[in-house]
Amino acid sequence: MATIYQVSELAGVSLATVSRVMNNNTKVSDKTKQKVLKAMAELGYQPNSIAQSLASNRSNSVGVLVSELHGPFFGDMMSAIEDTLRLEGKHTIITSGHSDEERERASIEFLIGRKCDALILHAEAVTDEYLLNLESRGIEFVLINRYIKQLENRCIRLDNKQGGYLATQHLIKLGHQKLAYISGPKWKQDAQERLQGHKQALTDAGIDFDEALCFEGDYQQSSGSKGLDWLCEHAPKFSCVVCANDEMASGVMTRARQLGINVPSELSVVGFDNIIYANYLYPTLTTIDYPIYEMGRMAAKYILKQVYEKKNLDIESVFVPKLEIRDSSIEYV
Amino acid sequence: MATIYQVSELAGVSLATVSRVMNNNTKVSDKTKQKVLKAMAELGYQPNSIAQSLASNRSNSVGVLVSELHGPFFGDMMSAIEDTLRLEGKHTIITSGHSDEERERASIEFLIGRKCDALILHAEAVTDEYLLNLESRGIEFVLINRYIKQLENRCIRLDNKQGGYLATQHLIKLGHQKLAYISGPKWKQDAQERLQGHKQALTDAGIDFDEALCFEGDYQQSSGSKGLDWLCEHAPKFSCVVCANDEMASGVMTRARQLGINVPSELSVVGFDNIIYANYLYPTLTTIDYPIYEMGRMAAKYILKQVYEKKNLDIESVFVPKLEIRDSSIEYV
DNA sequence: GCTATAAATGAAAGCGCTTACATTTTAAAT
DNA sequence: ATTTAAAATGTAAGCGCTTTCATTTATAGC
Repeated sequence: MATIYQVSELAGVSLATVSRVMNNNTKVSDKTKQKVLKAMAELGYQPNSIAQSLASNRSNSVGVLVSELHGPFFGDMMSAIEDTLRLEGKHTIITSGHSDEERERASIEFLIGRKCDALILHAEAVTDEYLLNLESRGIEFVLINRYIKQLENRCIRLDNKQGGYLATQHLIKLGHQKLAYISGPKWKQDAQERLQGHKQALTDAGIDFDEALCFEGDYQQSSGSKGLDWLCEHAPKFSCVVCANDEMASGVMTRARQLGINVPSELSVVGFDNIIYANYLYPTLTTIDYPIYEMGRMAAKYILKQVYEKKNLDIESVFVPKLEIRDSSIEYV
Repeated sequence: MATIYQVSELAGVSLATVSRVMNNNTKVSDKTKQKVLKAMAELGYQPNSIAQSLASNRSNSVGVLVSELHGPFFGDMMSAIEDTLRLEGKHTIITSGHSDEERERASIEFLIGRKCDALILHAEAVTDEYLLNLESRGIEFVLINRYIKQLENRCIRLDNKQGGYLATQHLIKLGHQKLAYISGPKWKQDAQERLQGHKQALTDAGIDFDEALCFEGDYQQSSGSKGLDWLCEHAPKFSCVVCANDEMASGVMTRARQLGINVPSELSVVGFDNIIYANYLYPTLTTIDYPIYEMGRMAAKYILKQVYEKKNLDIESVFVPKLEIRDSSIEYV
């Protein structure tokens, strides 16, 4: 593999000049620029980005932490980020944290060690202190789906509480009075917020929240099924179930079918996230739209603006959820 | 951030010794080793992996090319690879090629430029020549889901033809005689092979393949719906449809419901891949299991063995598809 | 043509590591 | 104690770039 040195030799100029045309930095006369470009083409020269990084302390890559590499939610998020950054010639290094504090921290440190210019983090398990410390270490980063007051401007988030509110309000408007709820893991911020929204909507409608109608799932499909089983056995009668994400809602619908409960005529179901296949379930799932693609794109834009000094980018940090009404929820009769 | 130099100073040893304990290479006396470790801990030293890579020409990272960052198939593949490599302290850099020759090539060159020690490629669009050339450039890589004779031992693949055969055979055994087929893009190798399997199964059963019953989709859900529309309008009567992947099968089922066609009583549907939510569709989808997680893991193992010299790993390159019978296919009456 | 200034180029010092080779220390053998 | 080989450690030369600063060359003004 050709090095910058060979290029400079072939072009009859110095290392520095070659480096300059690569970065089209300072003025290089057009004549020498052409010579260099020609030499590069001739040698099929490709700069060694490791060497570039070491010398410049810039890697042109941004690190991304997701909880899981699979799953429609993170897939969309990664796509959005990579699409956006690639347009500007930046690269994406992806790691997963599996919602585990230890692993999240290890991943973040890896990315830092890899000299990423900035990080985009969907960090769920790591403490606020750790993140605050990151800032004081001078690390550039942005948080997706997490809110920390002192880091407010670095937080790209959805108003989860509002989302939870909308989902529940929708069912109440349809006449439902006995609402079951399957939440995400309560230690997760978004799960808490969605549940808060649910409670608020109940309160506003004059309905008391009943702990017995609430099951804590883990955001996996299977816990939706498990949740429905548990509710059928332990909870008072209910006519609908609000799920903290679509995966669990899907689990609920599948289990309901197995139990011979018709959705939506006997049981209305509402999800959260509007993942791609919510629209392919049967019945199609009423849900709260989580504009994760847009948010991923926005996180990338934030980095482009703050770190790579692209101007003219408007950063918007709080996104508003939208109710997406489909077939899984109908009027209570 | 502390450097190796500061560690060596604090520990009162040379650079080389510090480097040695990091790589626990040559013998270092236990006493000095402890001194160094202590100094590292004290300084919170983290080796700069960029510098390591430049000096050693080893990055401890492997590059992965997928077609899309989202979607259940690639998600599982990425997860498998990252899980396996991380256990050995290797890191994963992921890029996407969007099934486009230009972009696939750009991604691969990026990974090479990034000095990945090896590549795991799900390359669909790039030519055989390019891949062969990669080998002669001395790049270490393994191919997932692609077969090139001269690169045979680098190909981790599924017997797609056999899969296509099984799907079709299953329906024939159920008594179906008029089978429609929705293929993937015909330029893709796996789509061709699956179709071949389909034709073979027809032939073996003494049924003529009818071009008019075959629609070329693009592996997206929407093209399943479009395919069904097209078939209903242009094709002779059929009692079932074989789809070259689950996404299109899901599109078919959704569209069938909209058209008032009952699945499976009026139309049996079979998919391919056994993606995670095939089991959550309604009706649950009969499909061909594609052990992509195992294959991703195997690709990673191949790299560990060939490049990182881990012994005792058995590499198996051809995987066998399995028919997964669920509710979307029933006997023809 | 000669000086003043700007523009283009080159020389060389790193960036933070690894590693071949040289040197010193330790242990074993006599 | 002395010699010898082996083990431990140190020295220093890169890896392929970027970037500061010095130097050369071109441009302009008189």
